[in-house]
Amino acid sequence: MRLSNYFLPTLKEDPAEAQIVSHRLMLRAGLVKQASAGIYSWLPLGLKVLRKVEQIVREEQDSAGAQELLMPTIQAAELWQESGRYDGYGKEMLRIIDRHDREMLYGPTNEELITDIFRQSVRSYKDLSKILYHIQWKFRDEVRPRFGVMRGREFLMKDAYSFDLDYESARESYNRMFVSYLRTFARMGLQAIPMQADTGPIGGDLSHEFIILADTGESDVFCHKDYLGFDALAEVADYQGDLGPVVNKWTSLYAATDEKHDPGQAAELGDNLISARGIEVGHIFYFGTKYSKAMGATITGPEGDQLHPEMGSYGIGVSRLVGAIIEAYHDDDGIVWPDSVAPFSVGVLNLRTGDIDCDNACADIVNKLEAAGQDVLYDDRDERAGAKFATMDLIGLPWQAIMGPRGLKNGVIELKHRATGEREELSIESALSKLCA
RNA sequence: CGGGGUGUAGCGCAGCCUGGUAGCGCAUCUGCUUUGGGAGCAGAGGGCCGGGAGUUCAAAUCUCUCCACCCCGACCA
Repeated sequence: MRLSNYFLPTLKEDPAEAQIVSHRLMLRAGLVKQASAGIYSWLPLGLKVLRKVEQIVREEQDSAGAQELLMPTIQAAELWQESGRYDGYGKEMLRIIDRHDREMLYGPTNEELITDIFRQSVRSYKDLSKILYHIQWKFRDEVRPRFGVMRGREFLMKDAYSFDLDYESARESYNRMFVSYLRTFARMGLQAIPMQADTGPIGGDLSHEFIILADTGESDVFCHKDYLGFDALAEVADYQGDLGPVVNKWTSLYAATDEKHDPGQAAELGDNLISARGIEVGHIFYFGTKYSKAMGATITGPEGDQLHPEMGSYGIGVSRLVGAIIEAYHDDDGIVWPDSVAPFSVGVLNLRTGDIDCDNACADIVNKLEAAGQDVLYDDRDERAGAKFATMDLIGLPWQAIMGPRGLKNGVIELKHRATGEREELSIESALSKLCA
């Protein structure tokens, strides 16, 4: 992609409304644009990142045996009246009246809809267990949206729902999601800590929040410091096998959100206790038959009896993750994307656009990189070198190939690694092989 | 929902107290010079001063009102 032709409206100065670093950088790097309070447009560069995050979530859901579907954003009020939540949910739910005076709503979550789909389609215990998920926009009319995409009113969420015959089987579904969450966040470079959590209005008695420690987090959290050394990707994720040991390991140490915090128990940790702020990036619940009972979802069991399936629900804030990743990966110059979610893998900087040799050398390396499957952003703008360095640092691509007449005269270009700041001069060939490694 | 604050050019802001032809920096456009860390000079374009109502000879400025946005708290899959 040529930057001269790319829609990338970056800002030199900090927008006044953005208080936390991820919000500032998302606006400055041209990732998003605010449409109303808590509602954002995703611009091309931001959308690329959002899609990458989404894809990692999808791959890990699929590996764990969950199946993707897509439910609508707009739902009929009847289902919510059935579950009893239509009145209970309050003003956070955006209610809509259609032309036939029928009450509709913009879904804040999808338990009712998925339970309706399930009850109409599944009759036998032989069809269980099932985990269904979708990645869809949600709307919650928050009293006070803030921090950019971290607490938006409209946000992209992955929500999964499990249906099982009995408690033991439901626990296995819970464990699958638990492990897949560990892997999902780790693949994005995030150290997410599963913490005992309150179940809130969803109900149920088993719940974990996945928390990223960050000063700008909205929750007060407490955990054993050894969690910081845990490596989720080192865990073998064989979803056919027993996941109990992995879950046990990750829940063996103290970790709790504010609501579940037990000061007495925490005090026993002594110096090992971390008391910090955290960003909630995922939340999983087991809630038994709460919805299947309320909505009359039944299946025929092995004995021919009618049973309500045991359910759980599992959410990941996809759009929030983009902000959370930036909170974890940035420096004074801008964003520092982890490779797995970077919008482009390499930025090529032409330091002297208009110089034939320089233009040709850049075009050549861009072609070769793209032929090798790299996603390249080529800064061919008619700008001075300084502006190109600043832009590239701001948008945080993992690698910068810096090409100017000075180096090319000697047959070398400069490779800069954004995360470490290390630069080295290499021949074009060695630079190519390093970037494509 | 309680408390506080801000709306003036695409972005960041001054002007408001004390009413009198709307300004600065960046960005944009043109020209020349420059060219390895957000260039210099010269010129140009761009504003219902958030909306409405009022006071006044005269309102960005004073009054009332509505709206939007931000911050603190409460709330929050």
